[in-house]
Amino acid sequence: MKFILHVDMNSFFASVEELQDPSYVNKPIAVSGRTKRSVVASANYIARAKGVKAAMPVFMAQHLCPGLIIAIPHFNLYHEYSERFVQIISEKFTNNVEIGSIDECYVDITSLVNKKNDPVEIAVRIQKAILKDTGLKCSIGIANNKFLAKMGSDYKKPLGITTMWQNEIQKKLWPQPVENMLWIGKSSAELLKQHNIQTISDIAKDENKVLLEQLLDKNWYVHYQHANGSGDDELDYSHNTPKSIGSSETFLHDTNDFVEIKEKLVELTKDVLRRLNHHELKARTISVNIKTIDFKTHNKSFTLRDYTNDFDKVIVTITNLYQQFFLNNLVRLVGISLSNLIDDSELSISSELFDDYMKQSKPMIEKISEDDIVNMINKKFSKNIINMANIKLK
DNA sequence: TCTGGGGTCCTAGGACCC
DNA sequence: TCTGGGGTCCTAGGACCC
Repeated sequence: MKFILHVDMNSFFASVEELQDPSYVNKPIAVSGRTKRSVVASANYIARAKGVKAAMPVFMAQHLCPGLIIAIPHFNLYHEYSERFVQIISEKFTNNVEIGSIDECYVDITSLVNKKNDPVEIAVRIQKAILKDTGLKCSIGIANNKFLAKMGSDYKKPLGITTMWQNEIQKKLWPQPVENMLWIGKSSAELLKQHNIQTISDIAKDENKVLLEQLLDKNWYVHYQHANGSGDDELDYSHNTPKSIGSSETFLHDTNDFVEIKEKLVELTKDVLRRLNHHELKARTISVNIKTIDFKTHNKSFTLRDYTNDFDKVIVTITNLYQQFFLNNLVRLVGISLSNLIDDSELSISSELFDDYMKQSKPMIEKISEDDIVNMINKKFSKNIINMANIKLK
């Protein structure tokens, strides 16, 4: 049996802005852009009391909450505070921390729990340490698995500490509406409610299993187990490299002017390649996505023969992809994304291995076609290269 | 006054290989 | 002639998270 905490920073961006500018304290704050198309990224509790929520258009937030102060986001600062709160936990308590996102993490405190230290006391000490060192409030959920811990941290905010033990789920988890459940979003919640599955207790019921299987994807059983209080308790400590890197921007005015769109694509490509190089990665799949004024999104992607971080190659592909859209509508947003990423160093090691192998195996080379070589390089690993050469030798 | 931007994962069809 | 089943990769779209 493990003891897992979920630590969730309360209205993180807005709280950091309050620390920077004391004149914001006790006033309603929303962090967002200032264009007419901006939406709220984070709001403090004074603004939330008036109905302001994340992802709400700014004009709507200002309508609900007269006098709302719009704070322009400082993402570098949020990243610094994010590192600090994780550092406090790993230095003063335990290194068993899985970073969930910029404002949340899981902590496995199993090894810290004993007769003198119960899980709730440990959570209280973590909450106090973060508040003292950073000035930021957090809520903590305590449970035996990640799902219940996360549902616990959501239960009481701000500065909440909530246990979600197995014998408490009937009281604390089951009465909640289905949309409160992790991984059940808007569309699944609507579907479930149409079939009279209203609360988490309905997801937990045996007699609804057949219905759940029909309504949800293949993960229906995971949701059923979550609702009954079981779930994954293994934290992921891997230092994760990104699987894709993208950038997008909504135009202030809808457009179909190719010159304007091309300028934006160049800007986005430069930004994405800068971040790709920062991670020392190269990419093979290039995607362009657009949102038209009817709010439909469309994607075009192309996978190159070789991994690249070269601006000219990427922008040529992106321009070609964009021109394959046959649009009747004006464009609201354009974005680009690079995926199929590989570590630059891994790539150079496999090409060196490949070259070495080819030098030693000159007689084989004539038996291998150019396409085979391209395939080998794309497979990344020397093992495949050797297998391929051996097959050809037969 | 309509509705951001950063991601991950899943599905489903078609191409292609054995 | 008409025909299998398993597997991987690519592309497009959508659900979900913060």
